[in-house]
Amino acid sequence: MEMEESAVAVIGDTRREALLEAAVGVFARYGFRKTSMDEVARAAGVSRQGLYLLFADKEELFRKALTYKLARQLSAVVVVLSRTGDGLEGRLIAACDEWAGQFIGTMGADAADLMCASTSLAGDTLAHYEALFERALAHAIEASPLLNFCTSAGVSSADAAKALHATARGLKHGSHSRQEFVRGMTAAARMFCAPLNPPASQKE
Amino acid sequence: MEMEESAVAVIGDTRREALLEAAVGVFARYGFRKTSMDEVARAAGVSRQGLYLLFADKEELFRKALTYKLARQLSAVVVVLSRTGDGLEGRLIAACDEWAGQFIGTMGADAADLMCASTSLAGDTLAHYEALFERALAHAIEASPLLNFCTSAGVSSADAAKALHATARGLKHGSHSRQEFVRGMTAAARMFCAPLNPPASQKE
DNA sequence: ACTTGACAAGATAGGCCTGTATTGTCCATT
DNA sequence: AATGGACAATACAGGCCTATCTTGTCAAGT
Repeated sequence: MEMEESAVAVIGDTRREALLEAAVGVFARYGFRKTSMDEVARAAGVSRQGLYLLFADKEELFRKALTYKLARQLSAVVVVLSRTGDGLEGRLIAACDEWAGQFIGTMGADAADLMCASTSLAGDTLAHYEALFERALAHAIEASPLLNFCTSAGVSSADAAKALHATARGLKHGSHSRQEFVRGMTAAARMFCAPLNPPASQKE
Repeated sequence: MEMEESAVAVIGDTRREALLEAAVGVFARYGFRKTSMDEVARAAGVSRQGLYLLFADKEELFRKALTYKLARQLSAVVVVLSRTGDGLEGRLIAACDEWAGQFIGTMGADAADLMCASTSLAGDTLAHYEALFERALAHAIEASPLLNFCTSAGVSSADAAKALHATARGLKHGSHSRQEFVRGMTAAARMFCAPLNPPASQKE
């Protein structure tokens, strides 16, 4: 419903961040229901009550942890996309890897529980950050020569970003290892950015 | 494990096909467990024993129905891809729509049950047909001028097909309607096929 | 500021039983 | 060839109870 988190509340307090980091790890491993506050506390090296001092209840902890993780991922995406040295292709690959490549081989049977909890407890936040991710991709495309080829093909930068995002999601669900994911993403990005690369004379 | 189904066993007997068609519909609606043989029989206008006359048990019926559906989808894909009039872009979009667009708005809470049953009861068949789908895409790419741009970009036709497949899967899971799916797929295909379209002078 | 120990309320997993629904198979019938 | 009726075996949903785990909140201690 509400999106009262300001960026300063998400990043800035190192203690809070350590707790959230630990929570992210435990939640990612065991899902939402099978994760106990005690487990998170032990993983963070904190007493169980130390958690309740900062977070009202388990649901809020989960929401804050998810938001924190999304913020960090988005931040990494933005950093990667703004690397001036690299070409667009490599930056798009790295961005999608930062966004979707993290927990590929690690998720077990609790993946469904995680997704369900994420959408039901913070569905709007998730959608918000996914939109921001696509906007970051679109922004990188707009700042590159690829934009001309997109628009001349009748594809807005937002549509191109959405397509890349879909590819990353499909590869995430179809790959068994992160390497496989990166390989597939590399092929997709090469196809997307083909107009940019040297026209490469017909016969090498 | 085994893949004893010959193509003639999958397609050719109209009565069998009618039963499988009905079974596909019911399974797609209610999943595997919540579907009863009686329901399938009624949907097919056949007695329950009529089913057991052709299929040993529920699991075999499901496996045969899934295989039948996959075979029909693949057949439609091949037909669409071989339409000589249309350009590659439109054919790729139509092919992915035939493959992944069918049951997009229709699946409810039993989707997980369906996927689980499909992979545990006929995982190898599923993988086999997915590979065939990708080969069909790759074949269409190889027979088009796009191949030159692919190979000059260091992407094999198989990799390009895999990327398209991933995009289709990602869009399938992210779209709420078939229209949305087709829109996303269109943007992706346009990006993939951009090198083919008229170079479109830089300014207009 | 954070921890420890303790607490009631509530959630959860498991066992057990029960009635119903489903499966797979028979046979007589058309 | 396919149907209908009937069948034992069994899978399944529901309720109920119990033991255990977890939650959220204390007060007291450092």
